[in-house]
Amino acid sequence: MSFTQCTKKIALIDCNSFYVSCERLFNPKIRKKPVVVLSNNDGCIISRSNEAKALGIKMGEPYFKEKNIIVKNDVQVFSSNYSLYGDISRRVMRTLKRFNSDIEIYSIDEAFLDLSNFPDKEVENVGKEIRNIVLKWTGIPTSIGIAKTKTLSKVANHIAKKKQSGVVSLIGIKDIDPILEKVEINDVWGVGKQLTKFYHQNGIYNAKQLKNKSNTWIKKSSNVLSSRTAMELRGVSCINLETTSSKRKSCVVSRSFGKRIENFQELKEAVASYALNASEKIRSESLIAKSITILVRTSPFQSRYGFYSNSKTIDFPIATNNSIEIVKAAVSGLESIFKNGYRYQKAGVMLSHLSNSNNGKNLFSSKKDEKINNLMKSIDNTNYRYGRSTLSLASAGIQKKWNMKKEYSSKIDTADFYSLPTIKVN
DNA sequence: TCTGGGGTCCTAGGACCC
DNA sequence: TCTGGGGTCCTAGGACCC
Repeated sequence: MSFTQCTKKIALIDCNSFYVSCERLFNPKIRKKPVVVLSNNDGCIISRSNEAKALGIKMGEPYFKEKNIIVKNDVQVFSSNYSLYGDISRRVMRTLKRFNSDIEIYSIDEAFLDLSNFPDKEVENVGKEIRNIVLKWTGIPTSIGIAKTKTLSKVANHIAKKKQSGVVSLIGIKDIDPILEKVEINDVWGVGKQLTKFYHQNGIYNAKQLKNKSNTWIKKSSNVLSSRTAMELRGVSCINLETTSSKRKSCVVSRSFGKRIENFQELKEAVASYALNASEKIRSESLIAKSITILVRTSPFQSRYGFYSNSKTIDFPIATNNSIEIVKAAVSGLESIFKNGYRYQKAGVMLSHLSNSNNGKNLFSSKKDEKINNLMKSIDNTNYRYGRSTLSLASAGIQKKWNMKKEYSSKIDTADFYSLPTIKVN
């Protein structure tokens, strides 16, 4: 054990109201206006501009509940457009990588960046430079928090969001207790609803109080994750930067339907089509799945129709990423859990126990497997070139009456030349 | 009428073994 | 009356994140 622990400096870069900012990029008219972006099916509000927040519109709230405020204040509404957000996200991340390749892309709008190589006195200015460059090159405004651990950089980021400069560094501050005291316990990274309740019962209301609680008590009455959080608040790094993107362990495709489904045939089409998407996804990452879970449920908010939720897991004899096999399993799983007389609201497919495909060869591979692999590859290539589901399986349906509702889409796709907005030059 | 989607990790408890 | 005592491995479900 060494005592010469070298101090880390970790920056958390978070894009401000990311989805809203993406929509604003191509629509200058909404720059100063209140804007919200809706989840799939135009269900909930998942991104809000500051102006929308100021109106009291809540995060995660169903759209229909906020409709009055929205109409009254001329709030601009958008259906979510993930191909646009994904594309802008990649541009932001690429820009960040210029400062250091030791980066962990944490989510579509967040990344941890290792700034340990910069002297203490400089990190705040480096943060400001990162912020400026990202804004200049991508048009996306960010908030940046810098500290010794990931959890503390989250705290710093939380404070940075409310500051004009958008950058806060806790590096070099001897006593951060007065700062932590102002951070409510439920705003600490890793503390959710349940833990907040538990901490409140034990007299812990802010980050400072958790930091000063004994580790043994935390571990005993909660778990290792909680004690890790407390350690990180003390400036001891326990959660490493995951700079190499490890392969995922599961892959979910699930959706709510644009309208309720009651008959088996339509549900089957939906499930088959999700299974198809999921197999395409894992093939693109050279993964194979050992098992598949099929999930269906009715709406939990409409009890008068009766609630039903069920799932079925099926193991493949040999791990696979073959669409035909996966769709077949998905349909047979659905048959075993489908019950007549319910209004289904959502279905999904999860592929799990994923592992490397080794180019589709294993101990038992045969000529026939090779043929199937080639077939899958050419399906993927065709769909990549000519658009999703150019080639599909008949069971996935053609009409797709159950497809999502998307009333307010900006229809901008920066990855598709023909849907790019046009600029008039006089 | 209308309430998202996609991940990870940990733990308790059951099955099984000697 | 009293019904062992460890281990390991796996899974379902919970809690958390964005």
